[in-house]
Amino acid sequence: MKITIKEVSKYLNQEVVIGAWLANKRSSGKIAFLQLRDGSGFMQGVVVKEEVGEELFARAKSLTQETSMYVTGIVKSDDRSPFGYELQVTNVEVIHESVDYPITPKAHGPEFLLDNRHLWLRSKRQHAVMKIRNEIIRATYEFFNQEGFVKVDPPILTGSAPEGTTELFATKYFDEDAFLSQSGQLYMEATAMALGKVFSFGPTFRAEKSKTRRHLIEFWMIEPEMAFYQHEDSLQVQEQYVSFIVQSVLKNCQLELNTLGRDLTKLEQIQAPFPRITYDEALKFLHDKGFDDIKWGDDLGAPHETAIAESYDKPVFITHYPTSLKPFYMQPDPEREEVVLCADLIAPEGYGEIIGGSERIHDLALMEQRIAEHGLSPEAYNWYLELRKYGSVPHSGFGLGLERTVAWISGVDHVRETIPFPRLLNRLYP
RNA sequence: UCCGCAGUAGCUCAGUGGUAGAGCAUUCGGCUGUUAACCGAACGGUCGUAGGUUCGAGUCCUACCUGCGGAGCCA
Repeated sequence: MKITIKEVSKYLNQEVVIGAWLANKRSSGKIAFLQLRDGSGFMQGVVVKEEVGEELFARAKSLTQETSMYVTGIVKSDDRSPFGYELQVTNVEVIHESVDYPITPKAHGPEFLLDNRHLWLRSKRQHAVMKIRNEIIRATYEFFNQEGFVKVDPPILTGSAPEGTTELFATKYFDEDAFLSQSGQLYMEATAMALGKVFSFGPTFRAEKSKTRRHLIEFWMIEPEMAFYQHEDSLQVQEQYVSFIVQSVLKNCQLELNTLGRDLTKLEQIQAPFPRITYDEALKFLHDKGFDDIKWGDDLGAPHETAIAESYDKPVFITHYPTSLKPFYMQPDPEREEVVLCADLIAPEGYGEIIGGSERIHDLALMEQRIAEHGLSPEAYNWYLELRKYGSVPHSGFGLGLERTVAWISGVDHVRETIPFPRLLNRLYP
């Protein structure tokens, strides 16, 4: 019976065949331990000399790291295994012998590991992060589907830019200039007017010269947009959504979180509602903490965000930023024109901003004014302006950065480990 | 772009002006429950590149290249 490691509990004391790779091996004169992995999980195979005979025992001892094989054995329950089960090996059939596998069981540096990313993904830790990433994606679809959202896909090749053009990747669209999408938001606003509540999930490209643990050149973003939702309505969706994905990972990725050594008590606290502070309150807080250099109208830097986040156990919304710091499309606070109805959600434990969102301007005249103030071409935004011309309604939306969220929930310290093949400042390969 | 740190064996690192080292990986040997297994041996070097100082440079100086950490900007 050919099975996967994930299924072994159903085959206790039965003989099974597992297609696997050898992750590592330990042996003595009479017993050998094969650390097996098959993609679905990790499991130890035990080869006892007096049970399998000289020939097979010698063969098992000589297996090299990452050799692929069909392992036959009897599934045993064993308390000595962290996994709970072991395979009492009765036969090993090598499919392909691996020679000089570069990633050894000892320490490696980030440059070497990234050069070998195609192999690094096989490690237990990277496997766990990828499983958590998958669970966050799965839970995202579950959440938005149960909340009545429709998934729509904005284009990746675009002719116009929502924000400045300096961080856009330029390319050609036959004879025209084109750009890789840095946000699907404007298109999501259009689809929200057609479908009510929508969300997108897709790649995003930013040609920023950033090299911090929170930045990727190519990353994946989830962008919901909701017609008839005002600022506060949107904040509630955000906190419920983030709580939902954290609780889903806690429920469905216990083994992976343990592999990563994640502090589960920190994640268990992540339940809506989340604290909110305004930009003004944030400034007051920072001045009390001794950040004297920052004044009203300055943007919050990473150390500022971290200082604020450290005083909460949950993600915290920072709302009502000065209009001058934010993109042209954000709705001004009707009671205070100098600030906008926006919020950044800052993750705990120094992981930084994971969501940026706002209520959008729905008044045509104001939107035209803002486009002019920002020096943008009204022709390029003609279709966007028409959304305000034909039955405009209040609407809000936000964008969640997947890799930062995976990094936070997994507890890994760099987003380069949260995407299969990270695109970094100087890395386009593998 | 700016600030700081680093580059020595396939990998991770030590070596701070005087003979090029260790652990891991690989190969061989040993070991009955290992879990980054352990013990013994072998194999393994253009010390990032170029120039300079010095009797002598892995070590000091200059420039460049590459990477890492951070800032700005952002999710």
